[in-house]
Amino acid sequence: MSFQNRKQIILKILEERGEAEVKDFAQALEISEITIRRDLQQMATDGLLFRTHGGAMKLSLAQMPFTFANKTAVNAKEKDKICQLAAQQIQEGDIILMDCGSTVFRMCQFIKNKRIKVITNSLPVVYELMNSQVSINLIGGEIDQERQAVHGRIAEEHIARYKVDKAFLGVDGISPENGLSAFGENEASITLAMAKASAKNYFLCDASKLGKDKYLTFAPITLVDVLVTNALEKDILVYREKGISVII
Amino acid sequence: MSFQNRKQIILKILEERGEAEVKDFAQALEISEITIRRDLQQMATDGLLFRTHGGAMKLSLAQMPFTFANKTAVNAKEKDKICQLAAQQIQEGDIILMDCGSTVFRMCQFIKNKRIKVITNSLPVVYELMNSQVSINLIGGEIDQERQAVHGRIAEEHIARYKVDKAFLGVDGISPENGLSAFGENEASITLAMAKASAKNYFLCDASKLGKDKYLTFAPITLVDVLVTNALEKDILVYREKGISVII
DNA sequence: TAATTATTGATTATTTTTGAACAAATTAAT
DNA sequence: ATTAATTTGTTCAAAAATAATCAATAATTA
Repeated sequence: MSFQNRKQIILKILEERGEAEVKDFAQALEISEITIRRDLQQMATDGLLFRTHGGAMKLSLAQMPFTFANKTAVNAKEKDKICQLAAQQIQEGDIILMDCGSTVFRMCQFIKNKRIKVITNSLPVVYELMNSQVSINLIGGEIDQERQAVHGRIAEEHIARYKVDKAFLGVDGISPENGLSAFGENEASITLAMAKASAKNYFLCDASKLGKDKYLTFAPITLVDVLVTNALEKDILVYREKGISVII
Repeated sequence: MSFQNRKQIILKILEERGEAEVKDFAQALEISEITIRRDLQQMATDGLLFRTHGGAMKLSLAQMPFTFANKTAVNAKEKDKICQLAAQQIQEGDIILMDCGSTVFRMCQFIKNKRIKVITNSLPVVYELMNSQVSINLIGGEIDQERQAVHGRIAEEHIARYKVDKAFLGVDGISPENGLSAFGENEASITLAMAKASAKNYFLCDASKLGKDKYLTFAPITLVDVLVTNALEKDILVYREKGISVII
């Protein structure tokens, strides 16, 4: 078995388990530990994985090329729960839109093995879904290097050409009175464009965003078809009354 | 059995199994291992497969996520020289197209600090130019996971909306008689679309591609405005006679 | 038909890869 | 803080694969 071959299997193992020890690799590949170490060392310098004492980690979240390093730490578990709920709403064969928010990004891990098509403007999402079952359609246009996503008029026109089943979107603030709000104009208009192109709009909002209005309010609450959140029952009653179905 | 014949069978075996050892090929073709090695070497330089120690792999399997041209690339140094020459043709403020070939990818390192705009369908290029001076426009459409690039009708329409100064393109084969050729239909049509959108077309071809015709010939040699190569003077005379300016 | 060229196979030398042994460094535990 | 256990880095040797060289065979050309 060649080095290139092992390289693949090592990456595959890391993709599945996130991290593993030298022993694990050695057993899985039926090869000596010293060789595994050499492989890991080279792959680490090639930037394919992160070397730890006694093993290796997937280059994820912490140091991936495309990443939400600063954001992901906060409420990671809560967000993951929301994402899992959201992912359950997806059927095989669906065509969905995903935006470039950090919450939506965390859905990737739960949809990797579904046979669906994802349309997105988020480079981290693309990176995460690369080499998975998912077929990807990337929205074209100017790249916003800070947000690691595609924005602008061209992008919105691109979105307008599609009509999809479901859109999974994030916002920076949501309130029953003023509707949806965001920190920037770019995010707002992309979110709007996606919502228009989709039959059913799912908004992923952790409790900290509920009842808040941020910099720019850009859409009425009626844009929301389904609200996926981890808030308490009592806090979401207002939304239910407005005809929004809420998943907790 | 001729070389052409073996070539086909070798490719077929790789297509089925993904990878194989020299022994396997030798047995399947009932020929000595040394001959297989010679075949594999030539096919590797032709870009038909990836040579490993002890055997060969399908090209797509050998590509690692977003790093397909790091250190393992064939002819890395030669390609780098070509790329450096090509990069010198770029002025500050230029708007350029870059395609998804491995040669063109290596241009990134030489243009990182230029203030230009790059329009591309290649995800590795995007990743490489992220967090640089360069402003990026990503072409939208369906993602081809094997090539790590955007392809398809939507992508071509996106390209058609732009008009740029220069396009930097790669091909799999180029000959004075039959023009440009590629391994696949997708690459061919994207290359054509890019060439049409550009005022001046630079083609980056190392010597191994000159005078070769590959699977699909898709454009006359007149599409080439400038040929950037590392070939010998005597081999490029034919191109100069056709009115193509050549940079060595 | 003879001469030349290209292809193939065999042999040898070189390089690459792998594994083992031991010293140095790092982590964990007392 | 010190010791014990792991892990890693380094060096070396064996095995495998490759490259280089040369002879033999087949194909081509004059």
